[in-house]
Amino acid sequence: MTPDENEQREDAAGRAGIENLTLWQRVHEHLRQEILDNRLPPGSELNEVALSQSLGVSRGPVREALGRLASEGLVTIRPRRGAVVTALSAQEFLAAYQVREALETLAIKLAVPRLGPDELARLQALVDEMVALADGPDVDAFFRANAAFHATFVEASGNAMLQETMSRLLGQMGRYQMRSVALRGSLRRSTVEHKAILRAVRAGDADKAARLLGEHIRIPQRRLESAPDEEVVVRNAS
Amino acid sequence: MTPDENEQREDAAGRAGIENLTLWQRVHEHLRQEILDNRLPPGSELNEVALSQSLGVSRGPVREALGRLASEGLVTIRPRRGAVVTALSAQEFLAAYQVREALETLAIKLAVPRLGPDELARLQALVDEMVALADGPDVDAFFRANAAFHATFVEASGNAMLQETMSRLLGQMGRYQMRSVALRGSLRRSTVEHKAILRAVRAGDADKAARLLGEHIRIPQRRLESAPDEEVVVRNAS
DNA sequence: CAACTACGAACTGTCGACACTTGACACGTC
DNA sequence: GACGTGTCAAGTGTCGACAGTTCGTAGTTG
Repeated sequence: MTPDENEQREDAAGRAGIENLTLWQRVHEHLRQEILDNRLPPGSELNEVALSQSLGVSRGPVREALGRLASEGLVTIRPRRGAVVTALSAQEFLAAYQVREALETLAIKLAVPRLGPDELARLQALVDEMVALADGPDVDAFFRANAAFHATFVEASGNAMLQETMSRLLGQMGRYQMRSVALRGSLRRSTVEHKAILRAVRAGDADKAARLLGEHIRIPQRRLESAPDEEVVVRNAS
Repeated sequence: MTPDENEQREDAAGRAGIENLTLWQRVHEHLRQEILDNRLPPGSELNEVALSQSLGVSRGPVREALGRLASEGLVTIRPRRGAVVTALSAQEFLAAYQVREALETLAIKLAVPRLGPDELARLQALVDEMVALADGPDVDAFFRANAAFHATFVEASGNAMLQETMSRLLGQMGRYQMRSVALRGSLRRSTVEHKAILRAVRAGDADKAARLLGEHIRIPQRRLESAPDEEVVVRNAS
């Protein structure tokens, strides 16, 4: 009502810095994080007026942000019926894994000849970190290191289109994670594979690295094929 | 792809109904076609008010449509400075080709075991059509048949995520085409490769088909690498 | 004559309001 | 009691308007 108030709200994820982002960009980022952190689990209905009131903006930016999220695949807009956080079926998730394998093997092939000492050191550090975390309680930290390991190749590929495509894909996949199925053993096995991949990378054998990476990615994929739908669950249910 | 108008709905439910499209969806489709047909060449500045007046709608739907186009990569929005039709540099185009190769080889690997008599007949018909068109004047028809040939594998892959990713990629690449560099000879050579691919597909040899397809896609890629930037030109520049 | 500054036009970002569609509930009929 | 119809609230789709910013231009000054 009163247009004079121009409050700068500090959200939980509020980072410092006077970013010159437009309003709908901030709303977009906010909702994106909420979805990726599973505070808005798949299936949640997103009400425009409720969101705009909750965020202290008008419906315009909210609408625009929802539109962007929709074309990123994070929400689904049913015309005149509102937006819903997209839920991936087990089948779609498996399909995404296949695409991911193709993209990541391409990434590592492109990246191997371009990796410098810095990147190699970073990869080694991440592998060491995962080794240390594999037996610990902080599974989330392990996943972060794992994601960073994989992301390094994509970034080093020097292919912007690949980076963007992967980013979009991971945005849709990142919210899900396999549970139950013997996570611990899987983690340790994962580190062994990471070591082998890094060895091939150091040797400059791009094809071997790509083959190893492909098999590495195919493991949860295979497990998924033989698992019922219920095995695909959200990660941070908190 | 039939050049029909805005009567398509991207609903997976696939119920053919009355055109219940919202305004911004029609604007989105319209602009998308304008860009893909190169009536809005890369670099064109898109003025919101001009567009809204030209299309007879208010700025709201136009804005929303531009937002969607932006996250599809077809236009770039410079904050507070308006939207521009995205222009791909030769380098970015090459990067896109690499991604395309990875995705299409995945597609054909997935598709080969799933192809039925109908699809095989369709592929054969398209190859025949390309053979007939290779020496003719209608280069555009050849490109359409070629695109349909490649699209068949993606559709038959049964992987929705792959279809969507490819569609997005082609949306960005489709506007460009190589010119000048001995198009005619290239066309005939292309048909030979298509025949070889189809032969491997018929034999059920998915790996061989994928290898051939990869090499097939890599040819313009290689030519692009050794060509100056000016070789990447818009297709329907008329 | 060049460069810096100030002004103005044009355009985007944002807002509040109105119209239409959708789904649900209650009422009446067979 | 089940089914069809009419009404109502909720919510999205769309619009016009205002404000802030950016770019271009003219004027001034060294």
